[in-house]
Amino acid sequence: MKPFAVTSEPNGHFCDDCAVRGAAVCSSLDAAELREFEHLGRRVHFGSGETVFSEEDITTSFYNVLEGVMRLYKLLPDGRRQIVGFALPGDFLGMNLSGRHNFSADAIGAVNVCQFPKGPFGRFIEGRPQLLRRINELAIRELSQARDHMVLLGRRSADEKVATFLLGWRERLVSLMGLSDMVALPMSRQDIADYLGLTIETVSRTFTKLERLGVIEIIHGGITLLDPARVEAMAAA
Amino acid sequence: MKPFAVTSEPNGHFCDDCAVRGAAVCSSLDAAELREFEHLGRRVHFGSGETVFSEEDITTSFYNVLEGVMRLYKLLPDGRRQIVGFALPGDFLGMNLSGRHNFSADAIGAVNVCQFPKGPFGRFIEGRPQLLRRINELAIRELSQARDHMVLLGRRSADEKVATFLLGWRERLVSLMGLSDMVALPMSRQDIADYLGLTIETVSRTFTKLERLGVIEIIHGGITLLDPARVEAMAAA
DNA sequence: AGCCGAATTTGATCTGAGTCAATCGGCTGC
DNA sequence: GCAGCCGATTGACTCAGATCAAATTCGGCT
Repeated sequence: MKPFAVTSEPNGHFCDDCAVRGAAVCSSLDAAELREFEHLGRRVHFGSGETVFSEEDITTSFYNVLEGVMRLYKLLPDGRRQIVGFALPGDFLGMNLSGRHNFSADAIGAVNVCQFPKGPFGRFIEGRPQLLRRINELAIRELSQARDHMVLLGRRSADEKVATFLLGWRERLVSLMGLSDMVALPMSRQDIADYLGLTIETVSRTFTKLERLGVIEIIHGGITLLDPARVEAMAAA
Repeated sequence: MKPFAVTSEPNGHFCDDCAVRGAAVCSSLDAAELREFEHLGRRVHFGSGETVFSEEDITTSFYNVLEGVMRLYKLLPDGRRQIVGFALPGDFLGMNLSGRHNFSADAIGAVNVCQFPKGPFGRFIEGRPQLLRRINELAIRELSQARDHMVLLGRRSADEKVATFLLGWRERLVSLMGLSDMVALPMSRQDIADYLGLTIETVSRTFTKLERLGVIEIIHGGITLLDPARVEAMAAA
C-alpha cells in the first residue's frame, strides 16, 4: 500500500477519464484549469427514485450529470405534475436567479453527478468568461428546447406528441450512444404522460396503436423503431 | 389617443434618457461603456403587425425592446401557431446558437427597438464579462418563465390558463408602469388563444364567464380586475 | 352619419382525450 | 410454485374544449 493512499479518492483526478468531459461545461476549460476545477466538485451517486433537489429548495450546488437519467418537473398544489425535461449525461443543472431551484429533479434509475458547491463554483467562474459563455450556450440551447416543447404542449395532438417524443428522445440517445433503432425508455409511462401533457392511458393507447400500425415494436424497457419515416410523418402532420 | 397604449417614456437617440436603461442589458454597463455602446445600436421603428424577424432567418442582429409589445411565436407546417411569449420594453431578443432565430417576432401596435448588429455587439461583449453575465441572467429568467408556461400548457384547465395569464400579464405591466387594476391587453383574442394553447372561442367564453361572475370587467383594449383575489383563486385551483 | 370588413361574442354540436374501472403481466419475496 | 404488487394495458363512458355556424360589435373610411 502506498504511504498516502486514501480509501476514497478526494473528489478529483476523475475529469481525465470522465465520460462527459467533451460535452459538458468542462469542455470550455484547458488542461490546467481542469486540474483546478476537478478539486471543486465531488462525485455523488443517487439511487433510483431519489430526489437530487426540490423546487423551492435553496440552491447550494450546481450539478453536472455524468451517468443516468433524471426527471425534471414542477408540481401544482393539487399534485398535477408537469415534467419540464429529462436530464442526460452532459447536462448542467442548478442555474437560477432567485437562489432557489425552480423545478425538482430526481433520479430515474441509478445516477452519478458531479456536484459543485455554489460559492466556490461562482468564484471559479469569475475571470473565466469562456466558462460563462459555455454556460450561457447551454442555457440558450435549453431555452430553444423549451420553446419547442411549448409548441408540442399547446398545439399538437396526442399522436403527434408521442411520435415527436420518440424521435426527439432517440435523437438524444443517438448523440450519446450512437445510432440505433432500439430506443431505450428508462422512464415510466406516467413520466412520459407528464412530459407530454397527457394521461398514462392515452400514452399507453398511442403506443399500442403505433405498434398495431407496425411502425414500432414495444419491447421491455423501450421500443424499436420499425418504420422511422412513418413516425416522422406522424410527428410532422 | 389610445387609452391603454403600452409605452415607455419617449426616447431620444442617446442611452442617457432611454426608458429601459435600468432594466435592459445596458444596466450592466457603466457610463463610459454606455457611451461606446450607444454607437453600436440604432433605433428602429416597426409599425403594427410588421415582422421584426422570422424563424429560421439568419440572425443578423440583437434587439432591445424600447417601446411597445411584440408577439414571439412558432408555426407548425400546417399553420397552427404557438405564441411562446410576449416581449415588452427591456426584453432582449436574438440570442441563439445555430445562427438562426428559433422563433418569429412581430409588432403588436407600434414598436421601437434598439438594434445591434451581431458582429460589433459580439466584439463588444468580449472582455466585458458583466455584460455577458447580464445576458445570461436574462436567459435564465426566460428559461424559468418558459418552464412555468409549460406547466400551464400541459396541466392547466382553460379557466386556470386565462386567470393565470391575466395575473401574469398584469404583473409585467405593473413592473413597467406601476400598479393598476386596469390591465391593458394590446394583443388580440387570437394571440391570447395561441399563447394559452386554446381556441379563440374558448378564450372569449372564459372572459365572458369571468365578467358574469363579476371578477373582471371587459373594457375596450383590456379588462379591469374587479376582484383580484377571486382571479388568483381561479388561477391556483 | 353610414357602410364595410375584421374581430369578437354567442350558440349548437361534435370529438379527442380524460376518467373510471377492470384486467393483465412481470417481478419479488416467501 | 405461487401470492401479492405495481406498472401497463384495455374497455366503456364522459366531458372540456374544439369545431362549425351565426350574430354582433367595433373601427376605419368616405
